[in-house]
Order: sequence, then C-alpha cells, then structure tokens
Amino acid sequence: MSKVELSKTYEANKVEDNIYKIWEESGFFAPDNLKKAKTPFTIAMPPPNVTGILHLGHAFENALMDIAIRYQRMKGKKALLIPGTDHAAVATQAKVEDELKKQGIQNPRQELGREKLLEKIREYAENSKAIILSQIKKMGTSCDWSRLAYTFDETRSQAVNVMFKKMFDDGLIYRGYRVINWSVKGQSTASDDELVYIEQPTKVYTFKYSSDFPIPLATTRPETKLGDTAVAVHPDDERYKKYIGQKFIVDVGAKNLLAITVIADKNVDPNYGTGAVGVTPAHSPIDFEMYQNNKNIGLIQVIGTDGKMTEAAGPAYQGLTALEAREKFVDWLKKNNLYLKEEEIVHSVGTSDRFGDVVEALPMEQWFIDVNKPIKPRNKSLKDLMREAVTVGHNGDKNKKIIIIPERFQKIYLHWIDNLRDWNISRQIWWGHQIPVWYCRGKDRDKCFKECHQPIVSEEKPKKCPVCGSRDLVQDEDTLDTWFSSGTWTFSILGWPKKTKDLKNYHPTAWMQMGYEILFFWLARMILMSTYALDEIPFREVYIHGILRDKNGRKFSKSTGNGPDPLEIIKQYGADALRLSLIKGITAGNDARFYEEKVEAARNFVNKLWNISRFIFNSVSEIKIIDKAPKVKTLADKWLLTKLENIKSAVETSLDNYEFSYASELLYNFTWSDFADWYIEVYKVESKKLKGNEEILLYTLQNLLKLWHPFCPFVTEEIWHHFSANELLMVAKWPSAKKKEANNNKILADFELVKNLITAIRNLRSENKIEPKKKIKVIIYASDKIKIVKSQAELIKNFWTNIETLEIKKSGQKPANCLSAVAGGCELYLDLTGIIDLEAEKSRLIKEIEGAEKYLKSLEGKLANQEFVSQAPQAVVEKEKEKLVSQKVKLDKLKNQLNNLK
RNA sequence: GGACGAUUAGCUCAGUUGGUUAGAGCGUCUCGUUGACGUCGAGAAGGUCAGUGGUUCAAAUCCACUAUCGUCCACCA
Repeated sequence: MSKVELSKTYEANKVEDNIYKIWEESGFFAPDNLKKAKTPFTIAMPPPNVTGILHLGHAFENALMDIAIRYQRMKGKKALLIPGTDHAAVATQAKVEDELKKQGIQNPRQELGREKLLEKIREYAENSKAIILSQIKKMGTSCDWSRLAYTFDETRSQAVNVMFKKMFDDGLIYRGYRVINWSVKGQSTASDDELVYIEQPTKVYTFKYSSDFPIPLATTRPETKLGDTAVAVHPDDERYKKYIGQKFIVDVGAKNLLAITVIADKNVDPNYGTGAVGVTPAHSPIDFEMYQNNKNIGLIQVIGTDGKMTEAAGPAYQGLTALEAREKFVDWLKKNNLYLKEEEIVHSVGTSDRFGDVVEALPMEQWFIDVNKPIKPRNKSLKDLMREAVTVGHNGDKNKKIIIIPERFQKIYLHWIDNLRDWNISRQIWWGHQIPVWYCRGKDRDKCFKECHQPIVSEEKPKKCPVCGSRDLVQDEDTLDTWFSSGTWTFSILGWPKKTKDLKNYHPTAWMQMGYEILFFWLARMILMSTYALDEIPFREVYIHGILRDKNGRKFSKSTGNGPDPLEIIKQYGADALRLSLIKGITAGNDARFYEEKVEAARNFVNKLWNISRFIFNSVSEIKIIDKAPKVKTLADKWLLTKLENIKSAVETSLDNYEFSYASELLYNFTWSDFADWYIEVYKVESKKLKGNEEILLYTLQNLLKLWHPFCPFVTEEIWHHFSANELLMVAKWPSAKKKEANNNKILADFELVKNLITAIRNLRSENKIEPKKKIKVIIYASDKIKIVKSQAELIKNFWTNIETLEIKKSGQKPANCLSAVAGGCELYLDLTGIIDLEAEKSRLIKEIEGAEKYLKSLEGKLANQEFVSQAPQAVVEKEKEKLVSQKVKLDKLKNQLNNLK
C-alpha cells in the first residue's frame, strides 16, 4: 500500500461507528461464517435488565466478554457471544409503576388494570431494549446479533413453560401453604434471596400473656403475639419441663381467648432470654415449621396482605397498622401488669430489594420448587445436582466440573446451598411469565383447585379440563420469579426445548462471567436448570468479578449521582480507552475503583499506539504485511524480537487464565517502554548510518496490533486497514510465540548492558545539571564486556547522550576531574573539567557506595551461612555468588572513583 | 455468632508455585522541543510490604494471633 498520512492524534469518535458497521457487515460475529474454525467457544451474555440504560458495570462486563471472545476468535475458535436482554419481572414493573406514580397515577394496578399496565411496561421495556443494544454496539462488543435473545420472547417463554411442566411432572414443583416474604408495597411475594437486610434499632419487650401464665416471653413484635398459639421450650429445661404438653387459655384482650400449648423444641436455647419462645405460626417462618410438626397448636393470621391487622386479631385491633397495634397491645400489657421490661437492641430486618419496604412474614399458598426431593431415576435432589457440578463434576464426571474463578467463591456457593430452602417461584406482579397452570370452572382459583384436586399444568393452554371436561379454564394469575427464566439462559438462547443444531454445537458454553452479587440468584439457578433438564453443565468456567466503585470506594448509584454514563465517556475518550480503563487493575473476585484519570491514561496510551503507527508509516518506504520474522541486523533488533516473543507467550498465558489486567500491563510496558521509548529511538539513531530495518518496525507493529486487538478493537482495526484493505484484523490469526532460542538470555543481557550505560550517562548529565546542548567526552573501561560495548559505540554516542568523543578500553588509568559511574560491570568517566560541581558529585558517590556496601554485606552474610549454602538449591546459591562477585567489583570501582575525585 | 476478602510509595493497584537491592500508572520535583506523539521525552525523590509471634537456609509471599476496613451468611425469643 502506498504512503498514508495519519492525523496527529487519534480521533476515536470519528471512526468507531463506521468500524463497528464494517465488522457487523462482515458476518464474522456469527461463528457460522468463521469457515476454518472448528472448536466452539461460546459465551452467553448475562442479559441486562430492561429497566433502563446501561451503566458502567455493564460496560465492564462487555469489556471482559469481548476481550475473551475476540481472543478466542483470533485463535481460530468458532467464537460465539450471544447477546440478549432480560425482562426482569419485578424490577421492571416496580420501575414503571414508580414512573407512573410520578406522572400522577397513584395506584397504577387499580387505575389501569392488567392489560393496560402491561402495555405500558412493554412499551418501556422495548424502549430500554433498543437503547441497551445500541450501547452494547458502542462498546465494540462483537456479539452475534442474528442470535439475539430476550427472556420474554417466544422461544424463551416456551422454554419456561416446558421447564415448569417437566419439574411439575417430576414432583419438584408444588403448590404449598407456607409462610412467605410479602412486600405490602409491591403486593407480591419475594424469595429469601431477594431480601436485603438492614440494621434497625428496636425494642425487645418482655411480658407475660396473663398473670397466671408461668413462662415470661420476649418479642420485638408484640402485635403478632395476638396470633400466638404455642410456647416452645427446650425439652430438658428443668424450669419449664413440667408444662410441656399443657394447654393454657389466656386472655390478651382481643376477640377470642388464646389457647397456648407448651411444646418442646430442641432449637430453643434455654440460656438465651427467658429461655422460652412464643410461637406465632402465621408470622414467622421458623414458628411455621414448629407448627408443621405440631399441627394441633393451630395457626392464627393476624396481619393481612395490606399490612393491617385482620379480623382474627379482634375488633379492637382490626384495621390498625402493625405499628398502631403494637402500641395498643403494649399499653394493654402495662395496664394489666403483664409488662416486665423493655430493652433497646439493633436487629436486622429483611426488606424487598425492589420495592424497598420491610417485608411481612405471611402464610400463603404459593408455588415452590422442592430442592431436597430426590428426582426419580437419578435419585439425586436439585441440591445434590447443584453441589456435584462444582465439586466432583456433573454425574461424577470430572470433565464436567464447573471451574469457579477465583476458587474461594466455590465455598461461598456451597455454603449457600446448605442453607437453601424451597424456592418460592410465584409472584403476584403482572410483568413476567404467567404460570402455565390452568384451573377449571369459575374464577376462584383456590376453590377450583380443591374441587378438581389438581391444577392443569400444560405448556400451552389446554382445551378442557382432563378431570371434569369443562372448557371454562382460567390461567393462574401469578407470574414466575424472573430467575426462573434466566436459569434457562445458557440453553434457551440456543433454541431449547427444540433439539437445535446450535444446542448441539454450542452447549455447554465455555465461559461465563458475572458479578458476585448475583452468584446465588443466577449461578446457582443456571446450574440447577441445566443439570436437571439437559443433564449437562451450563458452562465450563465461571469468572466472578467484583463491583466497580468510585475513587472513594463508594458504590456507584443513582441516588448519590456518582455514576458516570459510559456513553459520555466514550464520546469524550473513545470506547477503546474506556475498555482499557475498566480492566486496568482488576483481579477476579475483587472490587475495583474507577475514575476519570484512569480513562485519561488509557486514552493517552491509545494515542501512543496511534502515533507509533504514524511514525512507522512515515518512516518506511512501503507499508506492507510482514508475515515472517524479519532478518535481524543489530543487537537492538535481536533484543526487540526476542522480547516480543517473550511477551507473546506471557500474554497468551495470562489470557488463557483470564488475567485481563496483567495481560494488558505486559503489553502496555512492552509497547510504550521497550518498543517506543527504546527500540524506535534506537532505530532513529541507527537508521542514519546503518540502513534501518523497516521490516522489524512493520513486523512488530503488526504483532502488537493483533495482540492489542481484543483490548482495543477499534484503534487497532483502524490502523490495520492501512496494511490490508481486505483482511479484517478481528479475524487475523493470533500471533502465538515461537519456541525459545537458546541464546535468548544472552541477547537480553547484552542489550540491558547497553541500556544501563546509556541510562548512567543520562543520569550523570541530569544529576549534575549539565546543559543538554553541552557536548561531553566519555571514557568506558569495559573489561570483559569490551566486545559488546565497542559494537554498540555508535548507539551509546548518539542516543540522547550528546557525546563528542567516546573512548572504549578494557581498562586504564583513572582520568582526573571526571564524573564517574559504574554500570553493567563497566567503569564510566565523563570528562568535564571545570564544569562540574565536585561536592555534589562526591556526595552522590558516597550515597551510592553506602548502598552498595549494604547490599554487599547482605550477600556476604547469606553466603557465609552454611545452612543456606548446603540447603538452598544449587542454582540459587550460584546466582548469589555471581551477585557477590560483581557487587565487589562494583564497589571497588566506585571507591576508586571517589578517591579519584579528591 | 460464622465465614470470606483487603491492608505494599501521597493516590489507585501489581507482585503468579517462598529465592528482586519490592514494581507500575497517576501525582510530586528537576530538566528538555531531538525526524511520531506535550494525550510527549530524559532524570530523580518517595516504601522497616498493618502489628506481633512462628515455620524455613530464605517470608510482602506460608502458619497463628491482634488491629482496622469491607462483604456475605445465619440469628435476632
């Protein structure tokens, strides 16, 4: 290709959209068009919620996934990144209801009705979806748009229904009457995982039901005591043992007298509080369990779904809010001398993660997934399946073991499973997959359920009731927990339940990434669904990342307004800079901080890469692709190519281990320091006299563009098109390292020596404030390094050192009135009669001698230690011996130089 | 109450299986316009690796305890 002129700085926003278009039109985002590729590598994109636009966290995830997928594509895999969005059930409905309220619709559900509200939500979701998809493109994410999925589209909805029926038929899904978490504000249940616990100061009240009741009790919620039906004590508690089994009738000033049975429960701690627990089966999950073991004690629901006291609480309390009822009941206790004491404590209460209110524990009929029941032919429970997949491997097959990165999250995950209770999957909100269950005759779901003795579970609406033949069927009004559908994600996006080619080719997926905050919600559910329904793990590796925080370590959130908009950053700095800044400094599982200076630094780097290319394009006679490593001429050439091979191998290893930050750092240092600051500057010097080796510049640049491409796809592709109008960089072959040559270390060491000499000279100049324009005379006594130093004389003389005459000898007399230094085993003298500040130079030398002596002492100490010499590996000892010798020489030289100065 | 993580230069972080005189970027100081880049270049200053004890020939790295910060889980009668 002929000469090109690049602009002085890289202007990202002028080229990015166009490049993305070219990629998209190339078809290479779809693995089907990667003809030579064979092995699949699939990533299922965690679908962003359609609750609004993407934030920095999404940008971060996009960067991770795109680096991974572009790397694998270049390595010749059938790389597939499937994009999608999540309808996010309760999150989206809550969001839209909030907005409607702001618009003056106080009670959206009642005022609009089901169909109209759903229409509003759908509108909102579609709008969010469109914005989200365009944002993903802005990030440069190379996903296959032809396979775009949505958790609420037809295919995914069918997957949900089929899954529900399968689980129901296997007896894993059941409808049960249980105490659940109820959000009064959202008028819906929430699963245990959807609660956010917050600390709250509360009073603990100690009281008695009545004057003749023998056991005092304590509670933080006196109003629920109106629904107590038992008192639990430890079976061996000597104080209360005699009452076990007795029934007391107490008058708590409510409608009816309460019948309180004293029961034994081993979980009651006799040493805690009063040693007895008032049992409120209707308003505590734990008490409900006691009730299930002692059904005869009865259950009284005193709080309703509206958060107010029910009729069962008695006419004096009915209709009061829980707080009002609490005050009233405490008053009553006081008046009747049943009140013993109160104490201030801090305890945590569960709030709804989406609606924000403190949830009530209420007994209700809901759909549950049984996680402990053995599944028929396998004789394993869902819990077993979830455990197995990350420990011994699915079905005990160690090739089907999910690797969790970093490892420590495996423990957290397993611990969570141990505590897992049956999963409540039904929600009373409207936005979501309606439960695929129908009831016949009439609209009263509970009544029909009882009459036909079974609900009709079906993937599609049944024509008639198989029991009674009625055609009057109503679908269950509840919707499914959003995680029920996202659990199917890795395979529903590939077409399941149909037996598609995609499913066969691309499942299990290769790699999944997610934040630790959704570990329980999502990781666990995907494993559950996949191992259960497909008899296969959903992915082979899962990379857990932390969350992004601001410079002060605070979470980004809308309320504090500290969350930058990714699109704004892209506009200002470019997508490549954003991507680089997001992965800089991150390690698996740990939180990371994000701030503008990071993006600025990344933008500067992108510009550096651009300018390296600009220089090269201006310097070479022809811009062409160099496939094979070019012939080397100088030491610098050898050094650069050797280092390049080392970097390639290190980067590949890091990327294989998903060490994104480390990989980019390796490349960053090589590109900026080794290539730009050293090699290109050397090239400028050497190309004057020797004919500079253009091919090495081109070859190295091409390698770097490929290596950088996964990280900064836009700028690298933009530069690359000057090399090849036909081949896209995104499908260029990944430059793997060649085998190491034997003399590599010598090459590296030789050039390091030259670097050290040059740096030492620059240092002397700078430290002694020698004017940059002042030419100097330099003498180097190189002893055994004479050959290599002599060969690099031109370089040393001209490389930012401004040397007039350079004398290189094996050894010789110490010249008078000189600046001196020791570098790379050589003595260095700078003849500057009359110009230098002798005192400053002396103190500099003294300081250096002190350092050298200290080091020498530590080396001598080490080697004098018999145990070290005898026990440490031979190689380590040899290394220390070498160090000692060279350090001695160095110290001698430094001392000579100091004497010489006097 | 249980578990996990963090603690390294002024700031943000690396430090891969124990063997470096502990590194980088940003910031700071001093210079500088040399054929790409001032979104640049050269040089420098700055750390007893939170503390204490232990294992080891050798510890930022392994172990124990302590402190501070953070996160999760459980409990909350």
